[in-house]
Amino acid sequence: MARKPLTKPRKTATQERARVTVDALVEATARILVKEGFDKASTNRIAEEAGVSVGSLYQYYPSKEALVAAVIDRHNDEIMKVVTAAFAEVAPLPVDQAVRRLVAVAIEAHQIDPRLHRVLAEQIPRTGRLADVEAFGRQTYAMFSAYLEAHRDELRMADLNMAAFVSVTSIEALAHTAVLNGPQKLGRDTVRELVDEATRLVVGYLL
Amino acid sequence: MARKPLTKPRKTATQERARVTVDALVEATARILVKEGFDKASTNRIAEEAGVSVGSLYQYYPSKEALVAAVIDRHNDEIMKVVTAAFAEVAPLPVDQAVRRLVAVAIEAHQIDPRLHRVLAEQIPRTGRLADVEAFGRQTYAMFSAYLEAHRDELRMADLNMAAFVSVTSIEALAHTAVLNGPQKLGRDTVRELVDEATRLVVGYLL
DNA sequence: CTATAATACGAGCGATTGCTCGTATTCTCC
DNA sequence: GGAGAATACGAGCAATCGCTCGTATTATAG
Repeated sequence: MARKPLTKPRKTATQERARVTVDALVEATARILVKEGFDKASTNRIAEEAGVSVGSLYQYYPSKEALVAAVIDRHNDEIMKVVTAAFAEVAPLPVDQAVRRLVAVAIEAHQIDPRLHRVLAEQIPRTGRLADVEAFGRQTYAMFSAYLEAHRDELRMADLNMAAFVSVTSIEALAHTAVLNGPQKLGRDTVRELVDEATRLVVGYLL
Repeated sequence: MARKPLTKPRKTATQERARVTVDALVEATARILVKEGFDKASTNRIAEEAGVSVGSLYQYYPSKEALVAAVIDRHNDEIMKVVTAAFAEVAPLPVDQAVRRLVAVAIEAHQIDPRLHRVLAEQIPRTGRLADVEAFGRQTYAMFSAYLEAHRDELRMADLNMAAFVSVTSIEALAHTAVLNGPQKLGRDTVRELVDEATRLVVGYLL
């Protein structure tokens, strides 16, 4: 047998304590990203925050980038769960009701962990995970496109792809900007007004 | 006389060759940001690319951040010039024509230097110049708000601030996404179609 | 209990970073 | 031409970074 004396290291954990370590690392990374920013998130700092040694960190994540990617994936999954559920729920509804619900969900989704979302939105590109985020966008776009296809008879326009692009981009931008750059606390009233306006914007465009 | 024997260093240049150096630095920074990314833009690398020594760099810019800020300011000025001119030109026009022109200008503005714009949009937050960008957004928002105010009689809505927020955010997002994440080359036809759709979206909302 | 695998540890290496400072060159003005 | 100011230079320092690897500890299996 040639070689394999050591190393096969960076892989999945089998014991329970290992899983605890892995979790602590991801959580510590998210915490540091939010509280101290991307630049401060060094591997040494993350390991310290997680109460773990650097060595252990590198047993499970081959690079700092992988760790950040894990945080991103986790956050994306959380959001996609909400969004996917919303599309399922909305499938049988007419356009005006569906859009209203989707707008509300978009805002909710952005409120899941706004500060983390902001850091990720800002820093994701440089981690090389840009593809993931574009995939995320495309997925939303695809679901919306499918919804429009199914409700084509309600619409007056020909180019459904264009319609989906315009709608998704606008809704996403409004939710994003309102939650991240708007007033610190979005009161119930403001949210309601925003949902009204965004719905009017998109429904008026589609019908 | 107590002290001021040396140093007062990081400041404006008086001689011509100094101005050349300063320009070379800013241009080199922009070039590296575009071609190699933010991480590769070290002070040593920038100085090298500019054909200048690190020492000279630090005579004019107190930090790497200041240098990036200079690039950002330059780019912002370029865009604001176009946008401001557009608002002036559009002031007397009715809403539908005005919006169409503004949408077209938004796309044009994003096409000024798309790759630099992308890098800056991605990296700006971490440079601490976030405030500048928000100010930029606010300026556009303010101009649009003023336009709506002046054409209030054409509109049917009460909350002009909300209307401006929704309009500006949508237009900006559509232009941004289309130029930066869309097909590599936006053909004339695609641009025209996009302008049509975005105009319809916003005009339908405002009127 | 013992052997082995899995996990955890952390000092520290090599590379790179932002930046300083003593020195050399060039310009300006008399 | 010469003195002093402005500009340019670049070796190199202190700090930090991502990451490795030899060792210590803990769990699992026979």
